[in-house]
Amino acid sequence: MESKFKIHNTQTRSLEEFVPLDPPRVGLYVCGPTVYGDPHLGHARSAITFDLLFRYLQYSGYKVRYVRNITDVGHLENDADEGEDKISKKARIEQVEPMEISGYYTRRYHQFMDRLNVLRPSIEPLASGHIIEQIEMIKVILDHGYAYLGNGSVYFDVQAYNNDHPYGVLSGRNIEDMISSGRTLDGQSDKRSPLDFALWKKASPEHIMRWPSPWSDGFPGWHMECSAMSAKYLGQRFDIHGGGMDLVFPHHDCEIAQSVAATGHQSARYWMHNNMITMEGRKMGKSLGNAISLEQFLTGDHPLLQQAYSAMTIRFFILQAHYRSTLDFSNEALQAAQKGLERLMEAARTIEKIPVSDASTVDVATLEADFRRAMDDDLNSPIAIAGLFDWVRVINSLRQGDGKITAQDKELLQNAFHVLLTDVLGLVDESETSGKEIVAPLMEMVLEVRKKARENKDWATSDIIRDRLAAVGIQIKDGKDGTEWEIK
RNA sequence: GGUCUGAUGGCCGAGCGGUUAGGCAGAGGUCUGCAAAACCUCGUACAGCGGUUCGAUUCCGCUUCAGACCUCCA
Repeated sequence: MESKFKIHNTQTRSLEEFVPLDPPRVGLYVCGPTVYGDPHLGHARSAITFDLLFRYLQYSGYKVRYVRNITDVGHLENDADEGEDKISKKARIEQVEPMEISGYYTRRYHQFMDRLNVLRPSIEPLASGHIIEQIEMIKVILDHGYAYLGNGSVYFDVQAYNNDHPYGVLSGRNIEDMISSGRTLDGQSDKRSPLDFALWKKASPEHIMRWPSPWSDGFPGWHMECSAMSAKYLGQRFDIHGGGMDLVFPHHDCEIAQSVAATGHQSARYWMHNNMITMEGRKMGKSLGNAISLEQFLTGDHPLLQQAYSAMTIRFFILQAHYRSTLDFSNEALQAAQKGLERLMEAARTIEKIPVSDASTVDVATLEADFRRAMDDDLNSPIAIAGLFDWVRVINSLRQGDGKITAQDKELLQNAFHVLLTDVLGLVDESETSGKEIVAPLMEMVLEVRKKARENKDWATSDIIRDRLAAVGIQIKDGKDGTEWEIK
């Protein structure tokens, strides 16, 4: 648990050493999905980024409480006062209960995150299950004079807040700029200023999702849930708050304002944001209509996809880029990731076949040390993976008899490689579950026949066997000491 | 319009004031009955123009281009 771990803090825009408030405990809060649609690649990036953080912190010896919310209270479609929220809208279109929608898409989200080997968070609170906490927090903000009532709704008074505390500290905005560059406001009659945002919204008659409150039957504003639920489960101060970069403003700036307005201080000490996945240079997003869902990636059922991609390929593809860089989707890039991952996994399987010697010509200790150095530098997974590939070469060379390794070092290597690959990067060998055990006896038989043919220099027969097996996805490799095979 | 970020070889993608990123694709070689796999070798990329410097892809300025946020958004 050396605390030389550095992370990029969005608020200071610089690399900072990570020092937890109460080591070895770490409190981590990440904004989860709004469950009104199928998860797409963007959701995967965010989930995988913070899954990596979660795993790496645990690997580093921390006890992490990881909270990731499910937003099942519909947000308004836009900034206007009137309008339908997304979940209600979807419910109306599909003629079901709003809770049916959020329940369905929550399950879908879990299903795909499980496939991507994204660990479930420690706590996954629902916004709809914390209406009381949100109402209580709104009351405090009202008491402190940073909010006002308007026709049954409660709005955050940005101007009043800004007089005491700077607003927009995360995004680096100031309210003068925001006012001067303000967009035209239409019909926002209840708000004093277009910068103000809703803490509680009075529900219009057709609005289905509603709860009673001291002010009206309505629903909480879209920034409230994170402030209320993070405080409930992680306390008024906690370590890391994460989310997608597109949430920096207004969502996280509003969240900061709410927390400061209620408690007098900020809640999170480090803010981390993952960058977007782009598609032909443009952000991939539902609203832009260029999002490919995870299901489509897994089935290949999308006009832009040349083939299906495995969940691990997607995970590896995302891990091969730094989380703060945009990552451009293309079939070529995914296919490259697929090949690279196969090579990595193959090497992991090869380790046990390495012959041992009485001395080592390789320094196994550098494997983990180099990996940590990369990860300590703001979770630089691409460098960490590059280091693993260096060892792929070493492993394959050792396997061929170039260089030596002791039995002890071999075991260290095997353990370390497995821990880093599987536990930290979360990359699991998909081929292990592809029914190898079932075909193994058959393969033994087939290869014996082929061996006979080869001994008789009956190349035609041996090649037919090889080609037929290749056709059904089993690759044969003739080596010095026999023939190996694997399912592709 | 405001705020901010980026531009790296065929593709994806790291990085840094002078030294090999890595993966995929490609070329040559070793091995092999032939393959496949593996291993070895290779390509001299850092948008353009200035500036700082002994030296810049890396620092500064300008230009061009692209993107994100300012509306729900991972």
